[in-house]
Amino acid sequence: MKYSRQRELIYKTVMENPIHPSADTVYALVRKEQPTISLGTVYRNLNLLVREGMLQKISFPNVSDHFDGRLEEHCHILCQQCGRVYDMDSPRLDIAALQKRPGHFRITGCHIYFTGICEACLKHFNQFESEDEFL
Amino acid sequence: MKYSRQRELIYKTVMENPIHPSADTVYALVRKEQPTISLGTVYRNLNLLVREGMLQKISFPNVSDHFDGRLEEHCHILCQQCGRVYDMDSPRLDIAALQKRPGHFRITGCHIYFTGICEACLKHFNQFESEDEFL
DNA sequence: ATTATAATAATAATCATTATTATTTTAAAG
DNA sequence: CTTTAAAATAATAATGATTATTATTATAAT
Repeated sequence: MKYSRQRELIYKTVMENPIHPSADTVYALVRKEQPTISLGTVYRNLNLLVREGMLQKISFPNVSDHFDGRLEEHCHILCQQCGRVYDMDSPRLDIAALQKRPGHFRITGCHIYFTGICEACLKHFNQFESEDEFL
Repeated sequence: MKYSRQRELIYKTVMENPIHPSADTVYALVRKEQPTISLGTVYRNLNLLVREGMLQKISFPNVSDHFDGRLEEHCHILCQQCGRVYDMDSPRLDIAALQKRPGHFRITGCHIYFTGICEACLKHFNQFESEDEFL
């Protein structure tokens, strides 16, 4: 893997942001420092970094994927009002004790997603804000 | 909500299939009984049934959404080999005890997704099969 | 400095999903 | 039974997110 300024910026952007940005948001943020970067480069590098195990990809229904630089086991919660994704500490899960359905599965990952309304949105004044506020 | 043969077929198809079919798979299955049905009708009705609480939508990274007619709390596991989605019984989760991150969240849902390799794929002979086998 | 490799920007293409619209079904009222 | 209004459909176009292509540029090893 050869160095590139673009990849470094993309990685730094995801690591330093608390919002688990979507590819689009990463694009908007990185463009401030590197206005010529292209969206394809953002997608390619995000996926590359996920494949290399340096980031993880988060999928919720009906919203585009988000990216997270925190690698330890933890969960995420999507605010249904503003669409932001937050971290949550993991509940204790006894995976060994899980009853599996169709025979034997080799489990390779566990992802716990919550949905809800975040504190900001509960506080009535920010009903319709979104990730954009972080740009 | 007015009756339609198409919606009944779509609903029956999801309910009777153990594979949590994607919209595309529902389309292929329903077309056998109603060859003139259109893909838009399938999407519209699946989403309608989700909104009405009769089905749930399942999202994993990198694969299209799947639909499930089983409504009680349970988890899902995606086979990374064949792409099928299976049911799993829920591990016990003490949601009340969860430490929340940014202040107070109103939690409205919890979705636990596993990834792994299913029994069929572990048995070496079906490395590359997919949902299509169920059509 | 030269050169092979990998990465990029720009753009086109794809895939999943949603919207539009003219036509057909449904079901309720006369 | 017809008539009629509302809702649903099929067909198709449009959108949005993501991936692929390609010619050019940057990286890093020789």
